[in-house]
This record gives sequence, C-alpha cells and structure tokens, in this order.
Amino acid sequence: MRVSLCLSSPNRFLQFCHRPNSPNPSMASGSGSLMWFRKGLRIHDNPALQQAAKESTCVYPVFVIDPYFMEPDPNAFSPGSSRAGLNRIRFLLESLVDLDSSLRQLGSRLLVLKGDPGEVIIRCLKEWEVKRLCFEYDTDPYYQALDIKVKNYASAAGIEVFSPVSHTLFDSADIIQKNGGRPPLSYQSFLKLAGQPSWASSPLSTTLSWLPPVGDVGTCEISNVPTVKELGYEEIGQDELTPFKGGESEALKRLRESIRDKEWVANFEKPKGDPSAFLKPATTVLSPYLKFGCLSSRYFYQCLTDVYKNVKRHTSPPVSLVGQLLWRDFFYTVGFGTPNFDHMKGNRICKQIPWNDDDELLAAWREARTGYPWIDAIMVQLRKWGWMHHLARHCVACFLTRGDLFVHWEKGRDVFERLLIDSDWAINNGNWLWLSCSSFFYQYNRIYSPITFGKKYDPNGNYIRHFLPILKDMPKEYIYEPWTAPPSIQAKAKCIIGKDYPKPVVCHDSAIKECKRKLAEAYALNKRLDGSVTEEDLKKLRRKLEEDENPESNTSRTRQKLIG
DNA sequence: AATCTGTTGTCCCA
DNA sequence: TGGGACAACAGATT
Repeated sequence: MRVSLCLSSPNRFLQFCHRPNSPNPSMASGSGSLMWFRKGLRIHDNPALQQAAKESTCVYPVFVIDPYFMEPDPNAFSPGSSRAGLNRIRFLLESLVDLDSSLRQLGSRLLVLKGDPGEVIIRCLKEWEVKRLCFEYDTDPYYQALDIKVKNYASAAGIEVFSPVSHTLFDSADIIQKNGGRPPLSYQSFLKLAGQPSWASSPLSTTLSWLPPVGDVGTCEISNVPTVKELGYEEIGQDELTPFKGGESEALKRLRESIRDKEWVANFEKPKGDPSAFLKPATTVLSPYLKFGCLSSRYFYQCLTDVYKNVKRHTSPPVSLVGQLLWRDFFYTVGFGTPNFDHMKGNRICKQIPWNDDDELLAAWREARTGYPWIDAIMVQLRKWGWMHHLARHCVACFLTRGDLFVHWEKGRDVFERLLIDSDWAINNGNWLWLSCSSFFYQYNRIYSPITFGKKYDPNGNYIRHFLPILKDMPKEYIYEPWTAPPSIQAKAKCIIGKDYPKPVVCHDSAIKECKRKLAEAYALNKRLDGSVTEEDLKKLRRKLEEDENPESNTSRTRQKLIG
C-alpha cells in the first residue's frame, strides 16, 4: 500500500500549526522525536508524522491505550467499556494493527503503552530525552484538556511541540476568529467564512518511503497491539460483528471503490439516498475512517475535486459529497467554539426544553423494542453494525426526542456515542441538537413517521426482515404496523404481537400532538426569557404541561391507547 | 419590519 | 412522481 499519493502542499500546516512557546533546544539532550498517535491513524498525508521524521535520528511512534475509553465495563448495556461499544474498540484495534504493519514496512513499528495518556507521554518524554513531540491538533474537549497538560510539560522541559491541524479541512479556531470570536451557526455562513481551502490549488506528490528507526525504549513497558481478549473482553459472535474493518489500507481501498463510479460521485445527493439499503449502502461509509483519521479528509477532498474536474456537471454543497466533508468541518467548528456544546444546560445555542426522564421509554428505544419495526430494525443495525444510513439515524433520533418519546437528546446521544463505530464528538452532538430541534433546525412540526417514511423506500420491508427476523414472514401490508395484522395473519407469520414482538410503546398519532404542544410551549418560554431559562422555569413548565394535559391524549393515555 | 432561507416531513391530489 | 397545502419555526438578510 505504499502508493504515491497525490497530496497538496505542506505550506498549509505551517500556516495553521500551533507553535510551542519558544523552545530552548539546549535543554533537550536527545535528537529523537515522539510521534503521538490518537486520531490520524495513517501514514498518508500526516503532517505530524512527517515532522517527526524530519532531521531526527530516531522516531518513537506511540499509541496509548487509554482506560478512559478502553477499560471493560461489565455493567454497560452492551459489551465494551463504559464509553465505547466493542465494535468500535475492535475497529480501533484493527486500525492500530494496520498502522503498525505500515510502520514496519517503513523500518519502524508502533509502540503501544497503557495508562493515563498524559502521564504515559510525559514519562516517555523524560525517559527517551526526545527533542520534539508531534501530535495532531484535536478540538475535542477531552484532548484539549489533555494536550494542555502535555504541552505545558514539554514547553517547560524545552521540548519542541508540533501539533498541526490535519484532522479537518479548516482550522476551527481560525474560522471562529474570522467571525468575531463566535462560531457561525448556519451552514451558509460557515461556507462564506471558510471560503476556498487555499491548499487545494497546489498539489504535491509525497511518498513516505522510510522512517528513522525506533530508539532505545528504556524501562517503558511496550506491547504489541492488543487483541480484544487481551484487553479483557469476551469475543462477540459473528452475528454481532460489524462488517466494516478498521485501518488505513481498508480506508484507501474503500475510497478507491467509492470514487470509481464518477457519475455516482458527481450526482451524489445525500437526502436522496435510500436509508433501507444495506446490501450496498447508499453512502460511502467512509465516516468511521475519517473519524479515526485512517483517511485524510483533505486527501478525500482532493480526490472528489479531481472527479468533479472531469465531469460535465456535479452536485454542490450542502448535498454533494464535498458538502458532507464541509458539514463535518461545520460541526467541528461549532463544537469547538460553543461551551457546553454536549449539554442542554449552560449551552447558549441550545433551546431549553422540559424533556422527559423516562428510563423505560429510553430502554425500549435502546433495546429495539418500541414496537415500531422501522425504528427497531434501525436500532438493531446500530447495535450490530455500528453504522446506519444518515436518514435512518434521523428517524430514530426524531422518534426518541421531539417526535414521539420526548426523551432527552443527551440520552440518545450517549447511546449513539457508544455504539456507532464512526461516533465523533462534534458531529454526534451537533446532529442530536439538530434532530431534537434544540439548535440549528427548529421546524418541530416536521416529524418523521415511523410507519410511512421507511415504507416509501422499501415497501416490501426487506430491511426490517433482515434486521428483525422475527417479522420475516409478516405480509408486507402489515410489516410496518404489525399490530394491525389480524390474529390469523399473526399466527401464520409466527409472530404474535404482544408476545413475539412488542406492541407499540406509544401511539404515534397522539404522541406527535403531545410533542408539538410541548415544544410550542417550550419555544415560547425560551423566547420570553431570551436565553436565560432556569431549571426552575423548566420545572414550572413541566407542571403547566401536565395540568393542561388533554385527558384524551395525555402521556399515560398515549401509552395505553394502543391499537389491538 | 419584512422577506428570504433552511441538506433530507407528511398528506393529498392529479 | 411531482406539486401544493399544511402550519410555522429561527436566524440571516434586506
């Protein structure tokens, strides 16, 4: 896979790199570099790695197994750690194996260490006496806090720090600054500020053919890339295993396959994709590779613009494939510039809404037993594959929050964050804010129907039959609403509703009325108090909403008034 | 103050 | 399969 990739000028990261406080070279005695991998698990288009290799007698390529993400949690609702499901952990390990193998081909290897990353890296810096520390700049709050600690230590020790922006197309901080210190809150204003990526016009062919050797590792405990078993996890069955394999090699292969069909690339329109397509997904499924940095977003960007150059016409942002990359940057920028972006409270761009705290409804949604086959099938795909089509994500997110169950978006966000192999802090939170009508998008009367939305793409219900095999023999007339099937039909399909498959947890028709009413009241409150809604205000609104409840459509009735 | 825009709704009708 | 009604929001732009 050591192919020559057509890459752009490195000038850009000189412009955007975050420089350390004037390092004092005399203080660092060594002449080696430490390359700290976190995301950016690739060889191609990796400015931090390139810099680590430059003028170094040795390079220490390090990955730290962080218990915060990787420690097994037997109490979690699915196999994995408290924060990551096993499919994503496996995807990461596969990416590390691939990275290690590529590094070995360059005469190096990956050094895997375990422990708190801050402490581990600082210990390595001390013991190995490196002159330079290189790692990709990261806007996620977890890394922001971690990186400050490490940078402070390195600067004080006279170690040069090189931390380029290479995960996204743009520098979020740069865009926020251009906008007067606040992130743009609409896609169009983001595009205006972002402008054309300046580096796109100056391509450069880079071939990384070798790396300086790994230096003496001293007493640091180095291991190979662990297996899931070595990390303390039980192997999961084939049935629960995601079909997507991690790693840079896989990412580049998938990229090549995706852009082979020029017409498909040129005519791509995200909203027109079929969420029920699972044998051949309607999108590229490159998101997990972008998340871990197995694929460089700007290499992807340049491959797409190359295709555009050779076709008569092509689609444009927001719906085009390039548009998707720009959405990614949009959410990174808003997430970076918004305090408490991942919470409702204290988040100035988030509407304060009196969501339910209903663990039963949340569990029904999470465990794929809402009684709506379209919703439940998507939730099964989430658990098994760690990936669903974008519109499928919309359907279940809308259903959990503003559409039907009125459960807090943060609860759904947590489930997605854990189970998606492509879960990305900024993008995941941004989309939950969007879908719950808490920010960016406010037309709460537009609700995805859990019955008709899927039906228009997949009238026969093949997607449901695949992910919910209990319904595989249900006639297509009833498969989206099996509770309406006559008892004889249910018996014949060997699926008795209420026994083999649950009855709906809510009645959709009355649930949407309730949700719209609550959102109208909540919006009015937010407008009246102009961004200063307190906990007390929300409590009062909750009481008011209960008092006003129409006995024909209150929550308990909504739950009980089920057909059949 | 009025108007336009917003990645991806549903239902009904022709 | 495509258009309009529905009911209607916030934020950006004028």
